[in-house]
Amino acid sequence: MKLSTKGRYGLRALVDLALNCREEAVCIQSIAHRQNISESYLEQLMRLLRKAGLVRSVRGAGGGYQLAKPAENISVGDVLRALEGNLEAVDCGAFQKEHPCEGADICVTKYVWKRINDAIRQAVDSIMLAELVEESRRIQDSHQGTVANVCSK
Amino acid sequence: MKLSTKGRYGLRALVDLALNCREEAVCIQSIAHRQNISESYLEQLMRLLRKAGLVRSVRGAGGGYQLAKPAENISVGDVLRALEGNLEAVDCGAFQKEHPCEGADICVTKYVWKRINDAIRQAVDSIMLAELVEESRRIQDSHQGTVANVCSK
DNA sequence: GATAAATCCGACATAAATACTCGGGATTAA
DNA sequence: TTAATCCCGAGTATTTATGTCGGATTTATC
Repeated sequence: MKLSTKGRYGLRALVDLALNCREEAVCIQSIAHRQNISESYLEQLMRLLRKAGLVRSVRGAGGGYQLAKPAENISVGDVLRALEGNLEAVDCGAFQKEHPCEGADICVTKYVWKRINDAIRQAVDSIMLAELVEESRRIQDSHQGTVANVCSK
Repeated sequence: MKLSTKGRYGLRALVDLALNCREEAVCIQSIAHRQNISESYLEQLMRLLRKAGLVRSVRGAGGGYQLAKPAENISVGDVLRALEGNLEAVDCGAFQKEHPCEGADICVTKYVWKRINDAIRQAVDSIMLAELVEESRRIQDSHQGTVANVCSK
């Protein structure tokens, strides 16, 4: 019942990207360095984010990544789902029409799983990347000159 | 980001126990059979539930398990935490006084983790075992004579 | 055109967690 | 005494998580 490093690192990386992008693309190396994440691993994560259409890449020297759309339009849920797959705590098909789980009609725990899944979805979809970026800028301003943004979670 | 079989099976087992207990204790074999869970695995799960004080055991022939307190006083959160450990999606100590995570003061993802953790906690702690039992009885009444309560999730 | 800086891609490696299984000991009703 | 139970720790197979690596491709710059 834990978010993996993909989700944790990936979200931090995307906040970092949003924070450090001006016109040019931001390269993996610089994000990896600031966020203390291995370059090759981060490469994988960016691949996932690109496939999900959240960032676009610029190849070749001087290349890197940019947000594919404004941070206002990217939810934390978008990011985490791109990295982790669906965020359901239990993949219970009881409420789908396609392939409902065997015995779903006499199962009561499905109500529990649904409540948990809904709660998670509501939480992650109601936070936009832009809010994190904004908050991050506020914090950076008040910590002028302090150490880089490193957090293991 | 998935609940393991411990949580899933264990909650079903506990609903089953609550549903099938009269005066006597209910043995693992019967729960395992009705719920289609391996006996030896279920034994492990019941051990965890007992250590958490949610069930009590009666040893010897004719023994088994009983709820240690009324189903009204057992939340789904109690059950899942007994089986899975804490249910935090991210073990981020940023909001604790003890051992706060390095760099917590300049970390923004901590707000995300907190919202997710709170959402999960709220969801699981607001559902009581008694509600599941009640709902289960209602369903069983309307499915008179149908197959046993088997669901893989 | 050569070079260097980047992304891109798939495959591999290791470690950790999950999901069980098993054998034997302890307790107790009949 | 026997059989039905729970109790407990250890072991095992499988899957998932967490990276690493080598090389291909693209592109700005000299």
